[in-house]
Amino acid sequence: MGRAPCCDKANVKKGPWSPEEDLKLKEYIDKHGTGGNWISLPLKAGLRRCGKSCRLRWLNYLRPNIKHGEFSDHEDRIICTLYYNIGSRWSIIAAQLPGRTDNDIKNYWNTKLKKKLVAANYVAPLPLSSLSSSPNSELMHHPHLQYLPSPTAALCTSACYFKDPSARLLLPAAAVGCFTSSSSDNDLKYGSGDQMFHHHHADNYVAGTVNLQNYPQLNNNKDYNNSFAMLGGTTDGSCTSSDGSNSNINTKYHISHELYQIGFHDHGGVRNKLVVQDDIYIYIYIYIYICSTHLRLALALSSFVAHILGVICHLLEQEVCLVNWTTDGS
DNA sequence: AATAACCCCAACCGCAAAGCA
DNA sequence: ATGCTTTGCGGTTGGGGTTAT
Repeated sequence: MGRAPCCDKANVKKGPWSPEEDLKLKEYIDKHGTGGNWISLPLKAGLRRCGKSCRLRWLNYLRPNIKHGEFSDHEDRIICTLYYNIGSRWSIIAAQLPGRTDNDIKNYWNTKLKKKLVAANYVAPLPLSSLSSSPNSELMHHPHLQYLPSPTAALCTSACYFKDPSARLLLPAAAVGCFTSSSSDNDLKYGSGDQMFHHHHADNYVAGTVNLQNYPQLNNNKDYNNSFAMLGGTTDGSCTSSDGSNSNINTKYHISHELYQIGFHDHGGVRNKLVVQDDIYIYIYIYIYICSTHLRLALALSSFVAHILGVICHLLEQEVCLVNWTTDGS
């Protein structure tokens, strides 16, 4: 014997709701509430509908403060971040977007957002399981990646800034930062970590360099220590200075024209330090050599690192941000 | 102009969890 | 503790609208 049906299928109307039915349902709920029982509601409200149908109509369409229409970039970013961290748990995702329903977000993801990411050449983050197996096993065989036999022009990266606004969707908001050109030696100038800090607070990309006098918040090291996860990259495990240079390698990195064109402004160091609390650090070591022409690998790595950070955020139940780590003076 | 193909989204369905007697 | 009912969720469908051929 199967389970009892929730309503008399033969006597309920199916299909699109008419304006009259909407009005009946709305008026009833406005007056009496749902009464905690959707099954009996249609009868009381004078509707020939299944209780589940009424509930769905109310939650997805009729209830107050439902937001219809275009999703904003900000909403896109939230959806992407959560989707790649928790998967298709639409109700949880919807809870982060006031006025949006799970159904709405699900439809939006399946019909538009996914395609938008594909069009932006997005390489989805690798599954976390790839970390627990032998190093590089899945990474090495990722269909979108191509490895060089040995790095000749070795560059490293940990995150990147995209000039194209739509490409910013590729990374969780916390991981979107900016990389500057190398600073000269004499001026009071700051590199990508500093820029990231400013970016986080101003929500604007600031090209070029930053004069400390203009940004007093940069003086407050406590903010750095308490609020940011830090990421950078070098080829030998040492750290970079704030402008992306590294004395161990004894040369400044140069940005290829190709990379620069897509908004890849600089490269950072690899010894990564995630500050969880005042006295707790998590170090993430990533040693991957990237030829400057392998853009897809660079993009994949960025997504990959962002994904790891997303998981860390989730586990710690604490928001962290991603900045380029520096060694000089800190 | 007609038709096919595609897109979008409201609504449905079945399952699992939660609630309750 | 058990079993039934109700709710909530996520995958899927169907049909109306739009675009391409």
